[in-house]
Amino acid sequence: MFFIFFELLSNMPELPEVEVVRSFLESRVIGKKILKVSTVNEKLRYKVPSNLNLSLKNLIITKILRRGKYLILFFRDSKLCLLIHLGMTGYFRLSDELVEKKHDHVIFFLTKKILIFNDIRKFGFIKIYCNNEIFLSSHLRNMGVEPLSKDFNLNYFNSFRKRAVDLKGLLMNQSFIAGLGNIYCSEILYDARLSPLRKINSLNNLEIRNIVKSTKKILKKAISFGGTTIKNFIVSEEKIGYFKNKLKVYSRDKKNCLRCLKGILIKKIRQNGRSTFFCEKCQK
DNA sequence: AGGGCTACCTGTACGC
DNA sequence: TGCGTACAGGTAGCCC
Repeated sequence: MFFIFFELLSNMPELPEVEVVRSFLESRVIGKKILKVSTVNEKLRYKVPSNLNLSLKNLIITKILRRGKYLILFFRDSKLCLLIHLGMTGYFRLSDELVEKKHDHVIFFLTKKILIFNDIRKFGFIKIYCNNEIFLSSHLRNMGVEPLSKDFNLNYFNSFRKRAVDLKGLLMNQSFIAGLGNIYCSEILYDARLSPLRKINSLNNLEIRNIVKSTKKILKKAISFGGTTIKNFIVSEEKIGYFKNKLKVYSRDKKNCLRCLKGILIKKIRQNGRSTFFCEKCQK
C-alpha cells in the first residue's frame, strides 16, 4: 500500500524553493476549507498561536502569496491571514491520510486532504495577522525589492552604492533584496563573474547590470527546475524542488572550477559567519 | 542607522 | 563503537 503525498523541501528554502512551494500549494489547496488545525508542538521560532484552530476553523483558502522567503495565506470573507516562514528546514507535506512523522508541528485538516508543517530545526514559524496589517508587520515592513520584479534594476542598485558591506553581504541583506540566501548568492556571483569580496562602490554600471541579469536568470532557472520536479512526481518519498544537483559553485570547494577547468579550484571563505564559494580566477 | 556578531535548533560528518 | 565537536544557515536582536 502506497501513501501518496507530496513532500515539499526540507533544506534551505530560499526564494525559488518557497516559490515552488507556493505554486504547488496554490494548485492543490486553493478553495479548500480548513476543518481543523492541530498543533503538535507549539515551540517553533515563535510560539504557534494558541488560537490557531479557533481562528482558522471553517475558513476557505483563497490566495497564497510569496514575499521574499515568506508565504502568506488569505481566506474567504476573513480579515485574517497567515504568515509562514520555513526557516531552514521547514516543509509542507500534503497527504490523503494522517501519517505522523518526527518533527511534525502543525497539522491542517482540509477538505479531503491533510497539510502538515514539519520543521526539524524549528527556525520556521506560523503567525496570524490581520490582512490589512500584514505588510506593515516587522517581518515584511523593511523588506527589499523582489528580485524578479522590474523594480530590481540598475537604478535601484545604485541607491545602495554607498553601503560599506561587500557584494555578497549586500545580496544577503533582505532589506536590500528579498529572498536570496547563502546558496543562491554564491551561484549568482559565479554566474556574474564577480568576486563576493568586491566593495559596492567599486562596481561599474556594466557589472551591476550583470548582477541584476544573473540574479533573475539563476532564480528563474531554479524555479523552473523545481516546477519540473513537481510535474514528474507521482508516488515517492523523494523530496522535490531540489536545485542542489544543478549548483555550479556552492559546496564545490577544492573542486575544479567548471569554467576554468583543470587546476583552478573553487575556494571557500567565510563572510559574516557564512561560507562563500567562488573562483578567484574567473570572478573578479 | 548601518554593520557585525550571535543564539536559536537538530542532524550529519568527522577525528580520535 | 562511541563520544565530542564542528558545521550547516535564516532571522532577530543585541551591541558598537
